[in-house]
Amino acid sequence: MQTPPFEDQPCSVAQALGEIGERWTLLILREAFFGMQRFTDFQARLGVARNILTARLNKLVATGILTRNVAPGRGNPRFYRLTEKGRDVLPAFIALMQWGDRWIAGEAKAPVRVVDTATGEEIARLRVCARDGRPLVAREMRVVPGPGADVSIHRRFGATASGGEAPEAAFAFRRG
Amino acid sequence: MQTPPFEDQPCSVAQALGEIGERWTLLILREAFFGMQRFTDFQARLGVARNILTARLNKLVATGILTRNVAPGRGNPRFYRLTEKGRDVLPAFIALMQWGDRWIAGEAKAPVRVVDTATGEEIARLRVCARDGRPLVAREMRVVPGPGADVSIHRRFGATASGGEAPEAAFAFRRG
DNA sequence: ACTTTTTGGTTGCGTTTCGCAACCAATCGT
DNA sequence: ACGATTGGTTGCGAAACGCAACCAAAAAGT
Repeated sequence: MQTPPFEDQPCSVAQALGEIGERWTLLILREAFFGMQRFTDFQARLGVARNILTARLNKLVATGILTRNVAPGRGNPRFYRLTEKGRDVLPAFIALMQWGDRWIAGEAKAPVRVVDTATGEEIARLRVCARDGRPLVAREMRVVPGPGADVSIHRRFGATASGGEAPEAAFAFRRG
Repeated sequence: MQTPPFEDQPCSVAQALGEIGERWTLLILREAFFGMQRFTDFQARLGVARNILTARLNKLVATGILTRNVAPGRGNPRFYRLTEKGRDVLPAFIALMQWGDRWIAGEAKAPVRVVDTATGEEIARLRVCARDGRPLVAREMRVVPGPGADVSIHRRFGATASGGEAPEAAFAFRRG
């Protein structure tokens, strides 16, 4: 899923998709979140073709999202485990799950619930918040160049000092 | 990116990926978040092939993530706009962006920052929290069957009343 | 030692999707 | 009427995917 373009876009979402956006990859990580570690387990749970699974696992190891360890045993089974980088996909994963629950399955028909072990209550919906914890709606956010912004980003999102506001206010969804 | 399998999995992430997991789709939504509305704008910003863009936009309209409106003007320009369902992708989008910022670009080299317009401060990192707002780490969460769980989900995540715990505690990352 | 099983692949091949460039139709401005 | 603009569609070669068969290493079984 990455022939030439869009890996090199100055956008962390594009780069994230380059690492975990291919078909099956996020579902492999789902199984890893659920405790699966072995090639055979992933294959049986997902029904993914073996050559594809091999390619995905190799890439996930190469990008530092999983580690591979060989253990003694019948055919030297490999154990794939999440790294810190891999575990940190969880918020994005859960955000996606909550979106699917809400807009596809319907919340009343969610296949699984993630609950707080301490209370048994379902976890909260992930929200975008200010640093002080205030929930924010899209209209209250703005996109500005970051420390790694290139010229194109500055042109697009930079404070247009020379007269006027940015042409398109990011995250300010207009309705009419 | 959806020949036969994995759309029908009883998993909201799988279903979400079926709608927005194809190549380019999330980047089209990015441009929509940034205010783009027209076919030509998406095409120019992304560099995506026109036939692909057409297919993606049609699907996004069909799944209720975008709306298409024709306006008077030179060639009857179409305006693609986010629906509520589409706007609600933003948390997942930002979670993915923050992951990319942290683990690929490096936080000191993030291409863009999303700031709270009121304070100018960067927004908080998205976290998984309990309903009372307590931040949760993976070890403190558990996956249990939801209201729409089928037999396979119950077998996998159901409380094993008949002796013993669930064989693999989801989200309890083991290290050794 | 020899065979069998398990594990985790690899290889070939047909199908689908992607990417590119050329072509096209409707509409509005002039 | 004419030409520019918009938003496509079509055809074709390249890449990715999906399936099934084949394979090699290593440990268990005998």
